[in-house]
Amino acid sequence: MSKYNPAKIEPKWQKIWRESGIYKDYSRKNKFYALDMFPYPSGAGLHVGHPKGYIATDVVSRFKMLKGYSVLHPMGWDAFGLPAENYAIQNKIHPEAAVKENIKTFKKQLGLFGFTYDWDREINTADPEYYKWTQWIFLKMFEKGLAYESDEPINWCPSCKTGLALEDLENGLCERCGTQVVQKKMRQWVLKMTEYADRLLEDLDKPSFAKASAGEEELDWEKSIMDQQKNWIGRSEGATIKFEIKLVPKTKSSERFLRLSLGKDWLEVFTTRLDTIFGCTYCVVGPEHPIIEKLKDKIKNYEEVEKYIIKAQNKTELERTDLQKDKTGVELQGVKAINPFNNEELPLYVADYVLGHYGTGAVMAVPAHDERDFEFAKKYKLPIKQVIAPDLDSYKKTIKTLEALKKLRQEARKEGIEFWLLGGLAGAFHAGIIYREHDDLDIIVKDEEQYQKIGGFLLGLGYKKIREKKVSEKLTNTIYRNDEGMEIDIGPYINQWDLKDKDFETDLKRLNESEALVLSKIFQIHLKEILRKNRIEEKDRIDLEYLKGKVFIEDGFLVNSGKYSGHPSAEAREKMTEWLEKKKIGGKKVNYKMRDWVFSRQRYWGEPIPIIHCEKCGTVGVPEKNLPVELPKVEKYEPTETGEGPLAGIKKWVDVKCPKCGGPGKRETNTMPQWAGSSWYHLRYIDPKNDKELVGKEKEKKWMPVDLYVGGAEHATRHLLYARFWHKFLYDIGSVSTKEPFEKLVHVGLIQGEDGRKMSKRWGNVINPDDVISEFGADSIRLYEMFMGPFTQNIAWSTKGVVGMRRFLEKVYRLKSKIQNPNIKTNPKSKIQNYKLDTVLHKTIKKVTEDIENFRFNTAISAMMILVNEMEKEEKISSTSYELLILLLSPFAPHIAEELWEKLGNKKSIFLEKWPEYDPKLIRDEQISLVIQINGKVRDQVEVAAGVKEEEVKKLALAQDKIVKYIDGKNIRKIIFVPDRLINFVI
RNA sequence: GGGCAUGUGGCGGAACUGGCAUACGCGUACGACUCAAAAUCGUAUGAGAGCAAUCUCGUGUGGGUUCAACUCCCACCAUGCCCACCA
Repeated sequence: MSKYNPAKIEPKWQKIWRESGIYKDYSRKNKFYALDMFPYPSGAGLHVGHPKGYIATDVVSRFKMLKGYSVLHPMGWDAFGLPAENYAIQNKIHPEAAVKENIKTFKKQLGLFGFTYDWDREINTADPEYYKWTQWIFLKMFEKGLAYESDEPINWCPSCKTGLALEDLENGLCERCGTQVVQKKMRQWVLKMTEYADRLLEDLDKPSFAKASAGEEELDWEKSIMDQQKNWIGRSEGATIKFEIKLVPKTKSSERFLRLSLGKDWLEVFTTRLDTIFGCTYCVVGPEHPIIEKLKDKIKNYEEVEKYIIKAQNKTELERTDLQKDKTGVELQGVKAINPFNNEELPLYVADYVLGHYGTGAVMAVPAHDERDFEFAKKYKLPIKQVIAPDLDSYKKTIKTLEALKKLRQEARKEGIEFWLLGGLAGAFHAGIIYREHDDLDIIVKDEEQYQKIGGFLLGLGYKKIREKKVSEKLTNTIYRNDEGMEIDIGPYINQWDLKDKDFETDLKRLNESEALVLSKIFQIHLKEILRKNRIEEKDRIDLEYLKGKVFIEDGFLVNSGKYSGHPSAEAREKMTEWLEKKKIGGKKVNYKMRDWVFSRQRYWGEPIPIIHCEKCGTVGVPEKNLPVELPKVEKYEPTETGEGPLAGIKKWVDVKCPKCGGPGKRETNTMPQWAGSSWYHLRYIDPKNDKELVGKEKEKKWMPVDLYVGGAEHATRHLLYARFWHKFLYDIGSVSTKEPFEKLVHVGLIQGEDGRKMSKRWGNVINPDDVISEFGADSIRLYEMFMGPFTQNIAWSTKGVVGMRRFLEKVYRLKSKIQNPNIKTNPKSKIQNYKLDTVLHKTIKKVTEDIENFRFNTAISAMMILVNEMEKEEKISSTSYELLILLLSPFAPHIAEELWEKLGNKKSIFLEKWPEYDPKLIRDEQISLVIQINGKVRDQVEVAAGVKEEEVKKLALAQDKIVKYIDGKNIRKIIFVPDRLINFVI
């Protein structure tokens, strides 16, 4: 018999498949659309990591085909964009030529894997036939007011010489070249993605993916990717408040303040914590805020302010954010903001820790309950006023450690230290909880006399006496001093319910919980100290810091907040918002971190934006019939210094007639970003040659949504958000029938180099798939990449692992010689020749089927290996069994499967077969080995028939010598019997 | 700082809903075949103790629940990814 020779059989079958087009049966009833994230055809070619996702979709595609589906499995090229262009510039070839060349390489490489791609549907985003529709979508957005021009400062990469979207940055550096990005004010096109923010968010969770009419289904996306998107969209609900701006008169008068209303001058701020408004002690605007310019004449120290603003603007993104440096700012002297809730006059600052583009670009600062404000206030000696007291919920964490406290108490006793956990004076509530649960542990303090035991409490903690108790003025913290003179600050909130408060009972009723919780926190910390024999370790110092400096930023109960005092935060926010709305000085407001999509690039290699600027008519869309606006062929395509795209230099191309008035017009010379073409490509595959519509309605209805989308997790916040945005827009204008494009999304884990590092030229650890295929064959690499581990996990490459797969395939190949009678097929139902082997076989069918459906390819393959190992032990195997094995293997290793299938005498392709079903009767074992445990430990096992009764097993077990040895003379307290699994004797 | 993952032999990893931890593959050792090597096949392979039967320990650490925990609960540690002054 011939030897397994992949070098021969793989090209053979690839050719046959290509020519017969067996994958292109699109007439079946059920459809399955499997989509890969298409590659940029970069100059480097593929490394073994790239095809991992493609292999997975291919396995699933072939599986679905065998299951009787029509499968759409296309491939194409994301050819526009910076990487391709930079590559072209470096290699001094025209991007178009470079891309063409690279596509050829890529296509050849992909061809070696034997994928089921329908190359008739190949698309290329840089093809005018394709980008005609990218431009068309842009025009539609322009018509709907979703594409607009803006002059805001944007991120500019001085090296790539183009503007970038926020998403294209990595820590303030250009993602492509690592250059420091600067802020540059320039005209650009922006897509109003924020208009879709809520829908992009909601449709992740809500079952609104579905076709508008059909039954609803949920998005089957990985949680981590959904979380990343949610995080990126960053929705927060809050309120805006208008602070009136007043002047401080230049001359001091006997009146403390002469308020001069400026009439219309308001400062609007956004906050999610309106409940802390009474703690607002100053306001801050970002350096970009227009109010500064407006108040120019009124600000006494304008020069200083201006200097600060210029300095802030010159700071790079990195300096402004990356360094955990001191906060800086300058007071706008001469003006004050008035807190509408209590009419307090507050100083107004400009500081670059406030972002110009988020919310209203201005904030109310509450240093007692916001870390940033706290830091700033400390530095500029601004008052810090506490208005929130912690409530039970925010200290749930502390409560949960009570078990640990109990334990610690035991430990402490060993050290000869006795202590109690006491609820504080007002803490009876909380202590009550503890008391009820641990009545041996705690004492509830009920009255003032017992409060003295608070001393006892601290005493118990190793602090014999409270020597001093002082109240610091600023923070209104309570500070205790221990024997060693060490100050222990128990937080700014505790003294609100200090003993000296007259209305003890009221406090108790209203706010009791908080203090005790704080105390128990202290208690816990100090305990740790005792246990370390009064030596405070570094770790605990941090905990002490918590009580000293950490700002309480969580929700709680309001204090010092006028009539709102005593309300929980959430309730207070509602009431306060209502009040604002009534007074018409603010109200509910939702904000997003996500910004509109900066959509223009000052580069050559992208889709021209189909807009004409006319002096008379303004910006005019290119009429649909004139699409595509083709990218002119040019000699020079390098970016310019001016901030204008290279297209601006081509006068012949730029000068056109205005389609509206016929007068002179100029073309828009910016191009679209890399992500434009990929935002809708999933639709074009469905109908790639249609020159009337971007996708035909019938075909779209037939194929959408994409049933399976596989690609890298790095696209979680860009491509996947953009594509969803465009898809929703297309849904709104009636071009598509589904609200969401991708029903199931799986992210592929990286394949790292053999050294565990990212595969890259830089480390010299790149493995080329061509080499691996020529050495071991495509089926081996396919199998290996699916077998390495869980699909979504990053795993290092191992060529040794491929060797194992090759061995496995050779075993399968050799197994053929064991076939009893290769020419006569046996009916699996009538001729069960080997019950045990058939059991394994049917278990394998079950497992492989389920595992493919759940992307657990690694265990599917290991199940097949087990089956093969079993078959090897047999003298002879039936041809039926062997055929079933080949069928199971076929999605993973299609070439060898097809070859063996043919060798078995089959005339038609294996992929026209039916996927096997398992026989539920056969997957049950006849004999099982049942485990006998004594006190949960395995001591013996017995072979029994499946389904035996407890009584029988018990009898049998007690007859075993080993078991007798253990049980002899002891009382059997309990017997646990798990059918077909184990019996456990508790003695 | 926030969010999300992950932690099991020498390595990649398996274990369904709590029920024999380490399947499957790699590596290693020994053996068979061979003049020899490769390939292939067989046996062994978590750690420790013992001549042995066998026993003890063992899924990042410390606790807990349970007849029984990789799996559930609490606390902690470590690593990775993403986001990061978003008020």
